Amino acid sequence: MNDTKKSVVKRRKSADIRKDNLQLILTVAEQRFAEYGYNGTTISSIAEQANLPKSNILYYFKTKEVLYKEVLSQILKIWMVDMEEMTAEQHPKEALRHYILLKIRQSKDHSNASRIFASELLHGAPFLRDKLQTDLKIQFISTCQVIREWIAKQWMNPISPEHLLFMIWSSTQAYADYGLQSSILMGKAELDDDDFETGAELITQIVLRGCGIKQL
Amino acid sequence: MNDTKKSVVKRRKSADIRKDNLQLILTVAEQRFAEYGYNGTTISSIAEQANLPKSNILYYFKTKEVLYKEVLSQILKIWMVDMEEMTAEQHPKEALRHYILLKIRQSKDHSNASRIFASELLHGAPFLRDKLQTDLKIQFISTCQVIREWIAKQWMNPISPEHLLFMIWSSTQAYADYGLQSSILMGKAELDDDDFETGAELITQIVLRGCGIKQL
DNA sequence: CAACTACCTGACCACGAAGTCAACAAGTTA
DNA sequence: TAACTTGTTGACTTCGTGGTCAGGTAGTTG
Repeated sequence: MNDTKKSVVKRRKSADIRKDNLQLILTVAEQRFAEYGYNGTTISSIAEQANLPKSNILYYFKTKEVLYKEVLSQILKIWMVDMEEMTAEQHPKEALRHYILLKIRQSKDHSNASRIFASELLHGAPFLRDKLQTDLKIQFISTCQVIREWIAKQWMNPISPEHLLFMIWSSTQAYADYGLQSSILMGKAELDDDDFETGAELITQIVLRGCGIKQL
Repeated sequence: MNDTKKSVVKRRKSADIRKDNLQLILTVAEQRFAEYGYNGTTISSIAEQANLPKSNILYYFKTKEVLYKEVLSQILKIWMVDMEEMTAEQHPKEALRHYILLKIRQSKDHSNASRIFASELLHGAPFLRDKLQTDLKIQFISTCQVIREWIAKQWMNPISPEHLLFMIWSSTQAYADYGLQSSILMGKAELDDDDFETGAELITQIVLRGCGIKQL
């Protein structure tokens, strides 16, 4: 038993080494980029936190920019995936409630990714612009259409789907972006599970009522 | 006429020179910091855009950090000022509507300041933490109290004042922070006045209805 | 086990950015 | 106008950072 484990640890296959190191570097890089932004993050600091020499980072990722883009590329997927679930057949009561919950969870569980995404947008999305214009836009238009159908079915009041989505995005996203501010104002070290839950519940209530969606 | 103007231009008093240059530098710096963040902004680039030699910037602001803090110090004030207007005597219908409108206007008219503020929070508020813990927190608590009194008077449903404020902040703030994303998704170069107005109206409607505040 | 490939890393380089400085110019004041 | 303060600037220094490279070691494969 012990032997097997030891040999596994000591003699790793090249493929494993590669996989592990890539993963490690990406994880650490995500943390640093979220905390300090692209320009505020040095390769050395990533190396240090990953316990690898700087050259090793550069061995796996030719440049800092390549590494950053790699980190980013996962993020948009995460960010978009929940939106697909909403369909015109569902009742907005369930669909929106569910979506808001997922979004808040994302802010909690993928806080770093969320913050990198936010920072990217804040500074003009230099690396993400193309993807926004294509992938996200398609999804956005389609989801707006879903909301329009809900309105047509009189399941909710006639309001701008675009601005409604912006409102849901920003208020859920805030639990990642401004979590620190919130916790400071509420006098705690950081937001706890209850805060995320209360937030989700409040946003859901306000959005549903606000859109004139019957609740029972 | 021409003479007077010329002499004014040619022979400026020291005090004026100082005031003008400080203002110019601060304005340009705000733009750059908003666009590229603290680390992404170089003194040279500020100098270039202000049409001044780099040394001249350093003459007025000893270090980059001093300059940045100076820019920041104005921002929190701007950010807080509108909150003070809400009082327990006002009806939330008017008070919240007014507040949301002001906040959206702020996102439009002080977009750079808003974005710097957001970026600062996103990265852990290294320079702003103290002020948050004191000034903003006091105002925050007091405004939460106002909302609690509205609830006591049954002018609105019982909901968490803290999370309600977070929601209003984030959804209005978004028109500055994520204005670019929004415009891309809506297929325009940038948000126009109508978008800001529609946004303000939608947020107001949803918040008022969502809080169970009678409208008429 | 030999030849090969993939992984690893310290030493090094080039560059750009923050900040200093000394000399000068322009306004101020007695 | 002389002495002084305030503003202006290019040349320079220092330092951190991204990125290269050559020479290694560890796994792989015939």
